[in-house]
Amino acid sequence: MHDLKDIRSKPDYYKEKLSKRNKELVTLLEEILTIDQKKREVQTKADELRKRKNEIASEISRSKDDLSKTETLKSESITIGTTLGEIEKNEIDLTFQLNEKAMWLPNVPSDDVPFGEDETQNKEVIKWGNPRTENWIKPHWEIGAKLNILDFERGVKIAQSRFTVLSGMGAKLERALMNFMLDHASERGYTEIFPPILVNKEAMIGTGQLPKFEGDFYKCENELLYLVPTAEVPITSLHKDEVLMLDQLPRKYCAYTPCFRREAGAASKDTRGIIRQHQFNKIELVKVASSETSDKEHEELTQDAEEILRKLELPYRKILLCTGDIGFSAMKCYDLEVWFPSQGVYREISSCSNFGSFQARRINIKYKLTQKDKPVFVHTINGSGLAIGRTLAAILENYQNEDGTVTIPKILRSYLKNADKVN
RNA sequence: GGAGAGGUGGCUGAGUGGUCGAAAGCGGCAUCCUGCUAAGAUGUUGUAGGGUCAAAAGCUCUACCGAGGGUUCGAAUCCCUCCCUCUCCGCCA
Repeated sequence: MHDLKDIRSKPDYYKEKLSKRNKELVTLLEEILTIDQKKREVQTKADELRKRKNEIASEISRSKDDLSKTETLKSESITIGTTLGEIEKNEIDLTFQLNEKAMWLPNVPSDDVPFGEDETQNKEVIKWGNPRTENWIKPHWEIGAKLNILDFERGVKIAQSRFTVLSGMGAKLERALMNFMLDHASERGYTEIFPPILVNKEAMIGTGQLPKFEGDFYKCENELLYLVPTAEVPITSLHKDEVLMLDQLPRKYCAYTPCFRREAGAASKDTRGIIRQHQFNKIELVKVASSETSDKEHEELTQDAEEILRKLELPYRKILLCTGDIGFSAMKCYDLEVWFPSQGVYREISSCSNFGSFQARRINIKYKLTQKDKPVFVHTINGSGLAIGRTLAAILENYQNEDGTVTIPKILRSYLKNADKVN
């Protein structure tokens, strides 16, 4: 959500920035400005009428004994009321339209985000590790099934496709990864949170999931609650409607939650394996920062996530997303992609974004320097640290041995009673 | 699930149809005072939107007493619907 006043004062800036994402957004912006203009006119008119009505009401109370005057005033008020009713209907309608449209306006990209139309024009920042290329390496779903740690058939039996059962060392590895990543984040000063996994609609709107992506999420039938698609939603909402003091910033949080996504529209993508599941586990890193430091905090958060891949010794690359590929709410975003030797590709395992004040304006989180300062919106930042299912899949491939066993990454062994191999 | 109570400004808490955006206290801010670990005095003190203005300040208008409707010239106050919180009972991991 943008500040309408700001858009009004420099429409060309917004047009230029938004057109870098998508040219059609310029049309949307122009529509918004037109409606805004009309709405303000109507509001002014309505305010005037309300003012007169208020005047009449107090005149009546002041001269109650003058019956004929009172009657005249009453009828004037009733006449105004009729006109006002029409105008108010219009006002409400325009306000609704305005909000509706403004909700669909994505964030403007930062100046240092490269221009590009789609993911092919993203920019590689760094590449780390030595990717394995042996052609005997099997995809994770084959090795996982063979080792009896990934059970796809039973996942479908219990739920439906894109649900998988982890068993034995699979389940233990998942849990070890969870603990390892949370410990890593805690060491770096993130406060661990275990939030509700069902959230209300306001939280979903606040972080930008709704209204644009309705249909991507699981919604309860009898309550207006959603299963979280990411811990970003509850964690960023922790400070909803709060004013924080500058010296309390940045706030750093980490959280484990399962994540639920309907993956509508991903019908033929990643149908095998555990890359794209309806339910997956993830550790999320979230920061609430001041506008002065958000850029630095974003870089550091990304590095905190990268460090996990380095500790696990998984080859990865860091991508700076271009204007056409950046997420709806983000102004700048790095993706971390881990190497999958069986397919010979890097796949996204973390997405670290700076949202500027975009989410904060929706959620209403502000900060101020001292008690007498006027509060301003915070900046929010988040990133996966990391998606656990994909990390497990990456381990099964990158740590695979020719005899069909999988070596356990050194950093995880202390979480697994020093086991060094899955066989 | 059953029974009851309640939702008012940063907080506590008055206010049951007319200068109520809302008493009072606390807190915050500003100034003053006093040499004694701190207190006192006075003033000030919400949010959002609009208009005016080059802009800021200022001035001004409107809205907001859980949300949405209704009654009325006029609603924090009356009526209806919904949401939420708390207490007790029951049930349950």
